[in-house]
Amino acid sequence: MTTTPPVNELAKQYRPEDVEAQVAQRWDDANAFHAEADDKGDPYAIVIPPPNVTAALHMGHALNNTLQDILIRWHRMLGDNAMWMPGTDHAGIATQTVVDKRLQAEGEPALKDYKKIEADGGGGREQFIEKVQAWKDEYEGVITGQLKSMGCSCDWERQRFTMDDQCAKAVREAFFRLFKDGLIYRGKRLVNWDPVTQTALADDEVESQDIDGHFYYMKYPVIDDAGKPTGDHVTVATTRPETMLGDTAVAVNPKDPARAKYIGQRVELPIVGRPIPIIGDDYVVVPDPDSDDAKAKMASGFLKVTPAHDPNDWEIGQRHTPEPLAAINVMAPDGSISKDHGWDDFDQWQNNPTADKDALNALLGQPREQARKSIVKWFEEHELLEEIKPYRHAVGHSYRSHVPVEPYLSDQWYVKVTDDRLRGAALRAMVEDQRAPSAPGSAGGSDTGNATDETPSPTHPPAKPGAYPGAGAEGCENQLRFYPERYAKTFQHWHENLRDWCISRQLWWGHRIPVWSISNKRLVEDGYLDILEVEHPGKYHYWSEDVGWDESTAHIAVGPDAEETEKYLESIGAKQDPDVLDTWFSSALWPMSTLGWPEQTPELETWNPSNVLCTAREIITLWVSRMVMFNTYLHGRLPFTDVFIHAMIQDGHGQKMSKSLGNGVDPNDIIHSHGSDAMRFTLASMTTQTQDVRMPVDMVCPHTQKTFTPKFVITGAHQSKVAAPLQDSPYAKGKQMVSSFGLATGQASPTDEVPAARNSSEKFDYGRNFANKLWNATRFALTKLEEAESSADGGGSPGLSLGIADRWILSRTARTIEEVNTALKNYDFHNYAGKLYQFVWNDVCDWYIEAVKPTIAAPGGSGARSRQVLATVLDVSLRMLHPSMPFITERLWESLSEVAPKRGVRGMDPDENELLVTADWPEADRALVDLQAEELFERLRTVVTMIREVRTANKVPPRETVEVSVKLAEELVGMIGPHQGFVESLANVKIVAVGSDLEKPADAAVIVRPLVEVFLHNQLDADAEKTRLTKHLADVTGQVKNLEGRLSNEKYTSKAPAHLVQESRDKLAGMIRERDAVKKQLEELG
RNA sequence: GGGCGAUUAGCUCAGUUGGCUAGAGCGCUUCGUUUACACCGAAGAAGUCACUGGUUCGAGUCCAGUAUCGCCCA
Repeated sequence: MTTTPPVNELAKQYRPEDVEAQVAQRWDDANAFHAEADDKGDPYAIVIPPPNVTAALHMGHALNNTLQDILIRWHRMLGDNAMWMPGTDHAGIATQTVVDKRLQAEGEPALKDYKKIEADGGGGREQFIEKVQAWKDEYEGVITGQLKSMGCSCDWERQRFTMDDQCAKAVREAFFRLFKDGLIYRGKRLVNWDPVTQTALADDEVESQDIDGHFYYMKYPVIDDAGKPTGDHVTVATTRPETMLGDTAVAVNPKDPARAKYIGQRVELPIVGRPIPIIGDDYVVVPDPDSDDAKAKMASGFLKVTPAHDPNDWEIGQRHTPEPLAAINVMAPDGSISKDHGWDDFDQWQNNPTADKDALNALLGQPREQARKSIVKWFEEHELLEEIKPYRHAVGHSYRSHVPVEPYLSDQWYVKVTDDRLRGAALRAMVEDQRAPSAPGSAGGSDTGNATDETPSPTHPPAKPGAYPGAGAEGCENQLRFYPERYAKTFQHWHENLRDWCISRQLWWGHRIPVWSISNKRLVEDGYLDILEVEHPGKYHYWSEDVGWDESTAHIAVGPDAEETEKYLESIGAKQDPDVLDTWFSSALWPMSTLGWPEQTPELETWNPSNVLCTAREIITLWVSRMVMFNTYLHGRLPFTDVFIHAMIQDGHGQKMSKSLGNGVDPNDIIHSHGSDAMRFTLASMTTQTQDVRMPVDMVCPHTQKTFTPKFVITGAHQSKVAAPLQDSPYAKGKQMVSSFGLATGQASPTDEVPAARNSSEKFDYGRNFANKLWNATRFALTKLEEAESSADGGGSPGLSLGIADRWILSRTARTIEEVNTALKNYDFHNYAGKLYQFVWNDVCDWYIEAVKPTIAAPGGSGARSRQVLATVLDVSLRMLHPSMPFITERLWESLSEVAPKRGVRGMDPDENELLVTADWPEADRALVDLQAEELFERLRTVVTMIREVRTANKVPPRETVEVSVKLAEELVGMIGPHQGFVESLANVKIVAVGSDLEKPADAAVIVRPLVEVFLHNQLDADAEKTRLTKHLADVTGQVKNLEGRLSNEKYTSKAPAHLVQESRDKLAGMIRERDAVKKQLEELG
């Protein structure tokens, strides 16, 4: 049990470190974040975008999770059955790479070594996975700790990991069903190959970067039918000379008048000696030196065709008739030149007299970069190099290893996402009003156009639409909505241009592909297939490539919970595919797998679809799309109905905050310097619909705890600006520290003398100051409520006898509740935070508390009523602020409940020991909206402000109480009377006269507004007064002219809405009054 | 090359369907520690709303173009 310190022990400043752990413990004790499927209330669920276990979270995650927590806490308070599912992602390639790099840096055996051990049968794969597993355990712990420090109210009992048993089962089931339904197939294709991590990548794992490269113009000799050089040659232009070893044709555009004649002739491929045809293809760019198009400018008209190493060449090869061009792969998986991965005619040409045998052999084993140089040199030496021109062009790079991706021919597994059951369903899921008319799915039909045919799986049994349960995904149409809605376009466009999804990865860290392969011939002739059919019905699905059954390989997918089947397959010599699934395959199942799918659990029934996916825009293609396709196909429901895309956090230089760049800031650093609530509230208030958030980052010197701006350096391929790994302390002479960049990249390691430095950012002062304000306002209220406890009359409806300030603040409260509700409904976090900031600081603190200060402690009467109002207003404020500032509000609410268990006004008294986290959300009571009170209060406030202004202008010391008289327009004369004390106390004056016909005393300073003049007695500094009034007169005169001009414009008076014209007239009248009054005062001054 | 977004005070950003003399926080200037808060209070200075045209009685807001920056997709 925790004990609550008495109110008078609340610190003068809010100290988050004293509060956060204690409050977290109370939530934990109450199991406040846990929900059961059959709890009361409408289901409300959010599934966390599972952070990668590659590294600790940074501010981007802090933002993402703060927003989710705001939503889930809000709905919990609304009485919904709110559940936030937490977990982490194994992040296949990313984690494997990080661990490998770390092992290398530490001089430990790394992936390369384990691969050797594995090859020698020593279990290297298992050993390496253990290393990754240890990393995962460590970072999963770090991440969970960070989320808890942030106050994330996840249902921690339910925490999952994309590779745990439950998720693994979902992966097996999904793979099995998709395989069975013809939506997973194996194909030999060009894939995006990462030669460093040595795995295939999906299209969207490739980032394009502009590279300063070259165009090489290389001559290929034309040969006659006998293979003899004719003396003619063609010049091919390429950016990648090294791939010429795999050329199987030269292409010319048949419409190219100068070159079409070459079609049908042959050239001999230099070095290799391979004769290859010159073919016609429309794809080839016709050279045009005058063109604006860089390609036409650079083109030679002859295109070397290398189907195994270029996607466009692959297409040309496939188009070629009568049969496709051969695809000759000349590289090993590491990107070096190799004859062992598909260069089948190597030996044939090696012994050909026209080949350069020595050069060929020398090329073997050379990395692709070096091979490029060697080949260019060879062409130069043989006078076949015509020219080299510089050329800047986009090159695909691996998003993990950052090296250029190699188009690489290999066998991979694909999900047929272009099938209407997946792609079409995703498009039809979009709400109609966000769907652009061009969408294939917009008509609700099943025709997805030709795109499906571009990625044929010719050997696969044709898919039968609707033949499988769940395949229709009926009931998912028109329900998926994007906030802000422009992102719907991104989603739609992605699906309309989708290609099949390569899901196999040549990695070790991930879900192993559940397919066993064996020679088809053996399987059938030895009767194994029959045994499978009889003894393992429904546990497997069989498919074989269509290349003649006796030569082909049988692929047998096995579903979940079928260990006997797996054992049997192993026993007959079938081998499980060594590859693992793309990490996004398991992520795509996340909203289902975390709730127990494929089991039909109550959780799945209750919380799928979840209500909102909260994420950054970069992930719409990688993740959102695939969740929608899988959830609709496999479970017949959407994974979520709303997608909220929030801003990205950038550093002070406008660079995206990211783990790979190493410019991330640990939320714990900010929590350390500013507190969790301050961080959260600031992040929420920075979240607008369009603008990414720029966050200049400071460092905290660990030697002095003082904050400073670090030294930056330019680094990396993107020329990024980052904090130098080592920093000198600007405060402690000769002392150094390691920056978070140094730490993240391993470029510097902290020691006792040179410790790691935390980051901080002044941005969060905003939230910290606000938290402190809230803390002290409550502290003030608590002391007043406590003092008055004995005399307070407690209950009863305050009704009509409320003072003007009470009526005003209650009205403002009711309206703020409405504004806050609207903001939250629209995922408008900026306004949610902003309206509350304004309400608490400007309305409650600056005016309400100041207004009631003199009377609130008085026993009975207006004091008691104000105490009640203040308790109510604070109570409501704390409730509304709770989702964004959970710790401080929980703590303050506890004290408030103790001191003022009865709030009185709206009957929202908390139960005993109730926690704010599960308390009710306040209801906006329209009856409290009091426009008259607001208008009157506004007028009184104007008078106070006027007096303060004229006081300051005349340098009246703030403590000095001076006499004033107030001249009002006739209709307002009665206004001040009942509220004289209010004005006097807030402006520190004594009002000696109020009336409509007052004359200014001779020695008074004056301030004028349209309906009000205030005379400040005994304060006349004639010169200063003259200057001030002259400036005022100029201002007012300008405005009068402006308004007169507008109103004398006939077009304005006739065309503008009547109420606006009337407003202008009223305003003009007021301004004229003000001008004349100022003029009169000036004249009197002489 | 296509798409999306941005450009408003020294800095970071708001600004709803076009409508009073464009706002906030920080920073800056002046004053102030009367028991909620100096992480505070009061008053103040500060903007050619990127640029050029157009529509309109009226444009920061709508349209067209230009420039610069960022992101996504090829």
